[in-house]
Amino acid sequence: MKKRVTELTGVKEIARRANVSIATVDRVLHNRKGVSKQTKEKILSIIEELNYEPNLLAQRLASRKTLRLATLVPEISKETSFWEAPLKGIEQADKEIKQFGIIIDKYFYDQNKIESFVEQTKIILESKPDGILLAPSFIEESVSFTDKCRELNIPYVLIDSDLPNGGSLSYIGPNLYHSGYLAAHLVSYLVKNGEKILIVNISREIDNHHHLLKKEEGFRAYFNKHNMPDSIIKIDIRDTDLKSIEKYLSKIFIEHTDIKIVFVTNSRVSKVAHFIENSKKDVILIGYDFLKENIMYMDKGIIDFLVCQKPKQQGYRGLISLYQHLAFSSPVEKIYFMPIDILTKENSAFYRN
Amino acid sequence: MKKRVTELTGVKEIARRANVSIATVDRVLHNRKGVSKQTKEKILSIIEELNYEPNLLAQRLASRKTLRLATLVPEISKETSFWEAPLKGIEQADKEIKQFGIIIDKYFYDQNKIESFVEQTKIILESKPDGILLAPSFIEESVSFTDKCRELNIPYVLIDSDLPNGGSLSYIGPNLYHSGYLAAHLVSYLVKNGEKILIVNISREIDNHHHLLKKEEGFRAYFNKHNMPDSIIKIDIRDTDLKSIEKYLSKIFIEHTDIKIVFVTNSRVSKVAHFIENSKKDVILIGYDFLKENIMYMDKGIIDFLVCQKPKQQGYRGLISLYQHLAFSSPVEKIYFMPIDILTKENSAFYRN
DNA sequence: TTTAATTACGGGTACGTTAACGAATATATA
DNA sequence: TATATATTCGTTAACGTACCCGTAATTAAA
Repeated sequence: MKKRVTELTGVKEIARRANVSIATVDRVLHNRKGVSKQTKEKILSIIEELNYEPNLLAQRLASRKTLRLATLVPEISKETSFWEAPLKGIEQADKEIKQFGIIIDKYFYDQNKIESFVEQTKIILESKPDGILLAPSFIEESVSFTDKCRELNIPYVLIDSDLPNGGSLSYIGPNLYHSGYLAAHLVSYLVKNGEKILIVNISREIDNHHHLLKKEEGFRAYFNKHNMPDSIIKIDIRDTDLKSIEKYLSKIFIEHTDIKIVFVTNSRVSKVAHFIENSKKDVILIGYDFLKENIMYMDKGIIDFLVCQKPKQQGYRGLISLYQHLAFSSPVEKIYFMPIDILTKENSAFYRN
Repeated sequence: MKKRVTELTGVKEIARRANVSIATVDRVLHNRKGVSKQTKEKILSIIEELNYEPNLLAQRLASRKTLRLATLVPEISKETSFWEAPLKGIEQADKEIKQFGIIIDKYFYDQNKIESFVEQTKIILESKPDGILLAPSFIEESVSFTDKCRELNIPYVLIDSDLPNGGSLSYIGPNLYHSGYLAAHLVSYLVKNGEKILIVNISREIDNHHHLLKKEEGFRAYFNKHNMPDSIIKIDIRDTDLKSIEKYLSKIFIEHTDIKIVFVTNSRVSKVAHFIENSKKDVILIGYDFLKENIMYMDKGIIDFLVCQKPKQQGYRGLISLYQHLAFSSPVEKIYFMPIDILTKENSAFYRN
């Protein structure tokens, strides 16, 4: 530990060199009006010369501003624990930046009720936040919500899934197509000639089906590109209860006896695993997401691979990006695709979500 | 943006409630002497009651202390670009925390010259830093260095490889055994009956051979545990030039014509890839690390899988841990194993090192 | 009892920045 | 020319914490 030498590059030094007061320096730093062209240029050149960087600590400390950010993500349901992870990321970010004068208001909606989503967006808009983090499950409603945000000049960051209307400060989430493509690549190592591949889409009517389709598209694209024997079967299941799923699955396994690989396009893979385990099928099972129930089946050896895209990070990074944009107007990557992680029984214990 | 409401939980408020000055509050906060037992307890109970958390911004700003951290890692050689990544992580951390009054001095050693390592450690000790980040390639020398650090009460963090003497503030790096175990798990999906697996260790006499052995041990353990047909061949190559490597490889491929899987236990896998490409062997190649040359061979389809453990993160996290420990005495995970990432042609573009 | 030493505490300035307020100067309007 | 209105700038008090320095009160030593 050493005594710190007095900073020779702060506003004070700039003011001294320019023969003005620090208030004037402050004005040009935030290019507010009230400074003559001459002195402004003089000060700018000195700033350049010293290549001055403001002290972020002092900046936040002195700023009497409070930033209020709102987050809107699905509530955690019995249906799926997926949204636990992004929420944890949000909470971590909250903890880290709250002492910087940031207040984070968390809003949730029910993925089964569009009205709940719309309702929450209204409440959020009324609260006039400075920035918004949004997981847009319902596309149409999200588009009109974000359109309003842009009108009101409220920056927003999307996570988990993107929107067609553009204009977000950033999208942080998966590249769905490529994650399907990667899964296919994995499968290509595992499938032998004559064996069949089953794609399983499980989603409710209300779900964002587009998600699954994109993954399937990527998956199929790989096999098309590599002229692999087209032995892909697909099943769409629009019920999410275990019974229905098992009914459909046993039916298709009777129709096709040579299925060796099963690719489930979302995190409901554990339900398929349940079926596979009970029916003692010898297949390779690939699915999505680092959920407790999925990991359990992976440890048992029923699920072979999980593809995962750091959902916790998505929440965390989303908020941090908003904060940095608003507080320091630092540049933000317009599209930040999460890495496509491959989990197996042997590396899942080391995974950081 | 809203005006911030005046903080009602700072030292000032505590002082007001306790009927003392903030200086006294400050004394008990840092439990310095000069406070009577009575007032100390009174203040402590108020701190408890308000569950006061110091404002880190103000704390760093007001502190006239400068923390000096030293980093000692291998210099970037033509031999391998591996150490580029940790260095980048170090530089990123530097950028982020230098405005918090942290000065980072970077030292480098030549992996071919033990003396250079020893020399640098001496220079570092003379500079009396407040903390050290170390990549301990030479075990014996590192042990005696870190022993001295402990004597001098200088906390140190190890990255990339651990030391037997313990006492580090934290180890941040791979679990070598498990990364080998994972690789074997992958291989188990890919190998067919009767096919041979070749383990390739390439390292110089001076290198930390222990690294490779640990991975090999994990790799073999998997096959032992799963009673897989023992068809593992192994070759140790103690020269790192392309010519020697190719000589040894072609010899072993002549001896064993049924090698279908090659597992290279470190980042020199690109040299093996070069051989495989030229000799047009049809094998699955697995190796380590996200290096340019490796990625190139992966894109070409010569290397099938790379195992990687976020070397950049290691440098970054190492410094951040040191900083947080020293500045805020926040708790640090004693062992932080990096995730074991699996890279293929199809997800490497999205990888964050 | 006087003096010295020790203990307990408060005042006040500094860290680098923000921004409210008001003063001074320049320019426009009558 | 007198007055109003912009324009340009400086003074100053915060933000929450650290810590130097001085002083009053208490205790110990003479």
